[in-house]
Amino acid sequence: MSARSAVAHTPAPSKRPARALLLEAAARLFYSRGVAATGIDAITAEAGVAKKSLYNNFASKAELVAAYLEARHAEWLELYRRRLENSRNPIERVLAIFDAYADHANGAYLNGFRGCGLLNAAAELPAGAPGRLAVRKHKEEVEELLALHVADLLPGDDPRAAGLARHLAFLLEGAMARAGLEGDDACLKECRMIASRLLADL
Amino acid sequence: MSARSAVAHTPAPSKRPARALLLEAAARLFYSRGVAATGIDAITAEAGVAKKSLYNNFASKAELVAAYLEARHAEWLELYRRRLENSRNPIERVLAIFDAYADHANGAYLNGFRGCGLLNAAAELPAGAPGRLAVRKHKEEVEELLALHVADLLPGDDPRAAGLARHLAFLLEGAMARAGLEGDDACLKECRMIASRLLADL
DNA sequence: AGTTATAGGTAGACTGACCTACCTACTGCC
DNA sequence: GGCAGTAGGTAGGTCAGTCTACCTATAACT
Repeated sequence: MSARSAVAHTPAPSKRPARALLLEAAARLFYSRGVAATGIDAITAEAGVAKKSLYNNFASKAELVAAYLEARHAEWLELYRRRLENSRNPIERVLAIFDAYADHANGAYLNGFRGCGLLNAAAELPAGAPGRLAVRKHKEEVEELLALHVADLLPGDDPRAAGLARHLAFLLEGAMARAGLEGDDACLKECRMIASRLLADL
Repeated sequence: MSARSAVAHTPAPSKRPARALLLEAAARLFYSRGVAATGIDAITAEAGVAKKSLYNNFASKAELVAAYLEARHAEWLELYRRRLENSRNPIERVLAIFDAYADHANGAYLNGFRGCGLLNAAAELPAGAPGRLAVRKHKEEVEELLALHVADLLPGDDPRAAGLARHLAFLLEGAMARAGLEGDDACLKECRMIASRLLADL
């Protein structure tokens, strides 16, 4: 034994808090491999963090999954917010939502784009699970944002605006599903064109 | 001990072949709980079949999953075929595809409707997996069926027909995703109305 | 008709790997 | 001192997959 401690406790390879490292590692693995297929050990290894740190920050894997879902929701809202900043009229503000989806598709992922992380996670959860509820609320919020901007295009015709918002919401979600299967943003680009034509024809 | 054998080997509670029992049990459990969350033991128990019978009929769980995907594809085609039989013009034949989706939503499931079984399964598979490829092909086939009937509505305008088919495909898939989150066919009914309006406005 | 071979079924033990969750023991920083 | 981190181990369970041993129905042959 030398003068240094016998055990090499890598003390601080990163100064960042364990919680953030864990959330980022979980995001990478949950998205690319799926939630159920990703074990605790894989997450702590990917985060470069001790198992204990996971349970210091989250009561259980389920709680980590809930935090993951919340983070994906917040992440999308941020993509949307940035697109909204550069939008100058109602049509552009509607299309900002489509652009935010395309931005998601063009993010960096371990094994490529694989569709909406929230829908993918929901697909693994049993009916009635809290996580499924959260994803449902997220999708409803997206539709509400669509409805908000569509209402500016159709003042005084609320029913038609709501119908168009729903039409756009279905269109967008379907394109996202197909884009996930194909692994790129082609479907989303096409869907944006379809949407912009719909809006131009008003 | 009586005259009967000491060991009660339930000899034939069902005369049906084990393979069919297994495929049906796997369908129920994979759909309602997810593929990764459903273990071999749960499937054999649900099927009322010995574990050995599973490995007599399928080389591995992965092969059972592949058979499950194929069966869901065939099942949907059958729903569509029946709807097609009662369709008398191109518009009805397009809408037959939407009706087949609604029929899927109104099927009987262990814990309620939870969206498209193929998309849900794909969400659990890593990018590039054979199963994801199969689901992608299924969705492309659905779009081709849409394109087939749309072409009759727009003779001599192939590009517009292809665009409309894609529009309808996205619309339908998005409604299915939302319907799965909500647990009923309301979105699909609404989506059928949107589609029929699009077709009527041609 | 009676015997035998085979195919496909049953129950359940078992292996080795991996799962979640909790634990000890130690360290560096405020 | 106390908090939050480290490394690593362990308990108890479940996973996919293999295996033994036994049972039964059908078909084939003599």
